[in-house]
Amino acid sequence: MPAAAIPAPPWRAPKKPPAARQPLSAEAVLSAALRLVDRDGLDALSMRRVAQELGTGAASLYAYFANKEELLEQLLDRVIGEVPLPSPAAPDWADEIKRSCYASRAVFCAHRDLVKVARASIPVGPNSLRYTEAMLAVLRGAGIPDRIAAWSLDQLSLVVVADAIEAAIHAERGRRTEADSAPYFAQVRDYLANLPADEFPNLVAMAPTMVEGSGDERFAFAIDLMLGGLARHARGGDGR
Amino acid sequence: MPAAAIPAPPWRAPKKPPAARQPLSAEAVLSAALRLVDRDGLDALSMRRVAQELGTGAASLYAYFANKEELLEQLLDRVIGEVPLPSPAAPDWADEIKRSCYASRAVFCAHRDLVKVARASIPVGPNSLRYTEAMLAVLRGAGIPDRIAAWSLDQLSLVVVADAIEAAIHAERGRRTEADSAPYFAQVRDYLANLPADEFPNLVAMAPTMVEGSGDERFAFAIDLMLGGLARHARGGDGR
DNA sequence: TCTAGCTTCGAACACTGTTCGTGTCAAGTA
DNA sequence: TACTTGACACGAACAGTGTTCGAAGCTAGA
Repeated sequence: MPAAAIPAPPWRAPKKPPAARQPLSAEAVLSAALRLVDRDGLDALSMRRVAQELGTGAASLYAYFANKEELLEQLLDRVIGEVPLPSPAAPDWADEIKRSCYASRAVFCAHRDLVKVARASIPVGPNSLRYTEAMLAVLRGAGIPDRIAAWSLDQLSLVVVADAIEAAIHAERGRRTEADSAPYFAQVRDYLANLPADEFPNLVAMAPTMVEGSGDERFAFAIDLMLGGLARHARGGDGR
Repeated sequence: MPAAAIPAPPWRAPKKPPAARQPLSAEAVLSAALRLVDRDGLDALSMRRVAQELGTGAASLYAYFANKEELLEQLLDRVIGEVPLPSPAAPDWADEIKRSCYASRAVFCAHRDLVKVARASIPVGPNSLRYTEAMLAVLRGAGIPDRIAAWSLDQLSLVVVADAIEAAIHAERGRRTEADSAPYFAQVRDYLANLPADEFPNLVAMAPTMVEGSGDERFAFAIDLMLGGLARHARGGDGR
C-alpha cells in the first residue's frame, strides 16, 4: 500500500508561483512601462524592470517589441493620445493653437521625463498622426499656406518638446516649484554677476534678467514669438 | 663576472610598452574624445574607448573628470569654441544673427552627433559664455529689451541645436545629401498619402508638402520665423 | 636613503540591451 | 484518447556600459 501524501522532494519542488498573471500582451507591457516611468523616471525603465513589473523575464518582451526603441516609441504615442485635439471650429485659431501647446506641455510634464524620447520629429504613431492632422486643420483653416503650416507645426512641436524636457530636467533635480528653483536661479545669477566685467559686460549687466521669469512665462513667450512670426502668413495679412 | 644581457624572465616581463605617451591631461583626454566622436560617432564614446585611445585604462580619466557627463560638457564647450563670434558692429543685426546661427549649425554638423549632448540649455563653459555674451551684444545693440533678448537667445539656441540634432540623425542613418534622403522622404510621402482619407484629409492632401524642402530651407524658415517675431521688438517698431 | 604623497590603472561591481535554446502548454490531427 | 505541432515564455549567457577600490609606481622633500 502506498504511503499517503508523500511530500515532493524539496530540491525539485520550487517551480514558480503562478502569480495569477494575465497572458501578457503589447498593451500590458506598455501599461507596465508607463507605470514604471511615472513612478521612477525614464532612467529606471530597463527591459528587465518592465518585465519584473509583469512578473516575467526581459526576453519575453521581445515577442511584442523588436527592441527598446520601439517600445519607447509606442509609449510616447500612447501618452500623446492623452492630449485633447484642437478644434478647427475654434473662433480664434491662434488662441486654439496656443491652448493646444499648453495642453501638450501639461501632458508631457505629467509623465516625468518620458518626453526625452521625443527626438525624431517625424511622428508615426496613430495618436501622433491624429494630433498632427488636427493641428493642420486649424492652421489651414486660418488660411496659412500648406508649406508654412507644415514647417511651422514642426517648429511648434519642437518648442513644446524642448520646453517640456527642460521642465522635466528641473523637476528631476528637485526644482519642481518656483520656490524650489529660487536658490538655484539665485546661484546662477550670482555666478553671472561676478564674471569679469570687462570681458562679459552684457552678461554681468543682465545677470538678473537672465534668470528672470518662471517656466510658464518663458514658455508663453516662446509660443507667442513663434505665433507672432506666423501670424503674418495667416488670412488677413500680417496679423497685427 | 656577470653575464651580459640576461633576458628578463618572460613570465614577469610584459610590464607595458612605454607607448611614448605624454603624461595625460584634461586637454589630451578631450582631444582624444573629440577624435573618437568625429571618427565613430557619439555612441562609440565610452570611457574605456577614450582611455584606449590614450593607451591607458578607463579609471585614469576620473582623475580629470568627475564623470562622463562632465567630460561631455567640456567637450561640447570646446566645439562651441569653434564657432566664430558675431560682431555687434555689423550693419544689419538680424543678418548677423542669422549668419551666426548658420555658422553654429555648420560647426555642430561637422562633429557628427556630438550636439546631442546639448540638453541643459544654460551654458556654463567659457566658450559658451563668450558666445552668449557676443549674441547679447548684438541683440541689445539692436535696441531689443533685455528680457526679450535673453529669452529669444534661449529660443534661437534651441532651434539651432534641435535642427543640428535632426541633421545628425539623418546623417547617421546614411542620409547625408539630398540625393541620399530622397528615397526615404518618398517613402514617408507615400505612407502619408495612403492614410485613410476620411480620418486624415489634411495629411493626405498635404503629403507632398510635408516632406518638401531641404534641411537648409527648413532651417532658414525656422530662423526667419523666429526673427520675424523678434523684429517687432527691435528699435524702429515692428520691423517690417 | 628613506619616507610621503600623488598619479596611474587592473580588477571588480552592478548594471544594461539583446540573443539563444530550452521548456511549457494549448490546439489540431490521427 | 494519444500524439504531434507550433507558438509563446523565459533562464542563462554575452558583450558591453559607468564607476569605485586599492594596490602599485613614481617623484619630491627630509
